[in-house]
Amino acid sequence: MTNPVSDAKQSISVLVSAALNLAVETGALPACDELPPFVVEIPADTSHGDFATNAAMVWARAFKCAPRKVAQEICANLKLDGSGFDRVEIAGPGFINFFLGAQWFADVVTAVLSGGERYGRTDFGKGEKVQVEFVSANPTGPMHMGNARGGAIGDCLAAALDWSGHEVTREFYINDAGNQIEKFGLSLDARYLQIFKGEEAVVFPEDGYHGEDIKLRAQEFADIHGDKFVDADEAARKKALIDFALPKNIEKLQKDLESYRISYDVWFRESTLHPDAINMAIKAMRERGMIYENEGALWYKATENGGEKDEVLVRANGYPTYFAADIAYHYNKFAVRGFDRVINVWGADHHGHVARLKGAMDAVGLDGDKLDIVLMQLVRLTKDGKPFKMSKRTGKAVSLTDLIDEVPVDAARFFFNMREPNSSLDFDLDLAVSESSQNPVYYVQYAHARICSILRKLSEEGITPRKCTSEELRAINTSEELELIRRLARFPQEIIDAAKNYDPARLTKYAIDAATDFHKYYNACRVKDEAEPLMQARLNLCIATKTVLYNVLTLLKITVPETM
RNA sequence: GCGCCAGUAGCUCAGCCGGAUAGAGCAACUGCCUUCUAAGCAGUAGGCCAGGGGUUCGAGUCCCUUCUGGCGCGCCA
Repeated sequence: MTNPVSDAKQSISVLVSAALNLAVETGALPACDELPPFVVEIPADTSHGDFATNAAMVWARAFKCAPRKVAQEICANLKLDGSGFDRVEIAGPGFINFFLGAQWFADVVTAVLSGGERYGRTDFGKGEKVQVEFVSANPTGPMHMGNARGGAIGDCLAAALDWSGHEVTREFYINDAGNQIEKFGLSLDARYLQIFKGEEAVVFPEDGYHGEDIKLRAQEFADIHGDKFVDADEAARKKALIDFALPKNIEKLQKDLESYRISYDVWFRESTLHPDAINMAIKAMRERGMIYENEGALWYKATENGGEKDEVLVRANGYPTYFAADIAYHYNKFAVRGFDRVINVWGADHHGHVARLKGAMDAVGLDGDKLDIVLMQLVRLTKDGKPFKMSKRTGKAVSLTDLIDEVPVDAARFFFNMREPNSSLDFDLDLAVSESSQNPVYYVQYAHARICSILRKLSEEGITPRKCTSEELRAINTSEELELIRRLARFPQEIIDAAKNYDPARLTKYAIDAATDFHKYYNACRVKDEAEPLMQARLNLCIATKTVLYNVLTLLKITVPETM
């Protein structure tokens, strides 16, 4: 549960506040009622210290005193004994830079080693019950690249939340009801009839699903039942087709996601909301005066919750809209299942739905602010240097299955998490397929394999790692070593930041940075053949690095090879 | 037309509630393997942070505006 970065920042805050009080007491600085908050940050350049604070600069105005002068008074009153910091210096316009002592670095290595597979975990979230709903692809066809990205992002975001002390539920919402299932049935029906009557004789519905998978399902159905449904009642035929194809499609979704290393805690079926839960949600809205009727349809006064226009909940034909079901679904998440917070990962093309759904939560008497939507820009797929259009309708979509047939799951999961969700992603199929060895994921895995190799080589010589004393660990002092240890120290906070900002891309970036720091260390320092105490200290650092690389890759559900 | 998101090196992107000299990878060029994995490391080169205003000690970061690109504005989901 250690978090060296957060601890150090906290400690500096306390030190600076104490120094401020002392300076005011002695009259070195004037007393002020309200002082603006200061920040402690990690400077980009380590020559500016391990940590730095802008306290003197933000306080300068209140004290009517030059920033550097304020900094001098603060520093004069700092009590660094036992703080882990060796020294401070005043720099630039008035920064106070803090330099860590050797003991701190030794302690980080010890903390990583004793944390082991749990190093990186914190209780930051304090057990908050958070649900992450992601992918939720329509079971009417195969998953596309957007689903693939959403899967990688959602799963890793959920992992970051888990590691940072939240109680996480991963959920998939199965749209197994409503209009799209109706269209699914019509499409299957047309394909089925086409098998026996010919393609020209049966008109395929304009807005139907044109994918090959529909033809395939119709054919499978025909293989079993022959033409006995051709002359049957249309409704009965459609129902038979849906009852046959839908479970197969859902099973395929589950299988595909499993091979993509995503396992859900809950598979929630939209059909279970019809009609009771939907009616209950509408009732809740009606009781708050948010419902009215017009032209035979039931409307929700969305304009009263910030919407641009009112929304239909029940169509004139009596069928509820997708929106009505979605309100009922989210009502269920909060009111029935009691999640403290709900995060949905959606494609950016759904952004118009965000404010609407949040507003609707308020309309049913819940709190829309507890619903967060991670909008994910869609994936731009390219092949041969040209855009490769993906569409369920054209039937030429590159599906998630196609993708992981060609690209290793490791690479796909890592690649989709290399950019923050709200930034569009170019996925070069050729690069991912043919030059996968250039993928950064291998760079990270290679660092781990290198460490394992060192351990193997030493083991062949009968050398086994042992616990080092603080004294021995303090002998680690080259700039490459200290840089690496700083990186290891940041891991828990990186996970927290990824969870806080809903941005798992921070973790792939961290993994790359950690690998870089190790590769630099590897080139600068030898482990084998050094004097025993130093060799063991470096071995400890190697194992600590291995631990962090293992943890970050495991969190991302990427394999951690021992040889490459 | 209105709304959301974006615009940083040739390409793809980082840049941590405003901080110090704007970073990394790929591509280009130059070096480093008889010693723990060269899938690596070191170095060179590459910039009007889209343009213009403003806020302040200080702006890639905040505000206004213009331009460019992506997406959305259904009794679709």
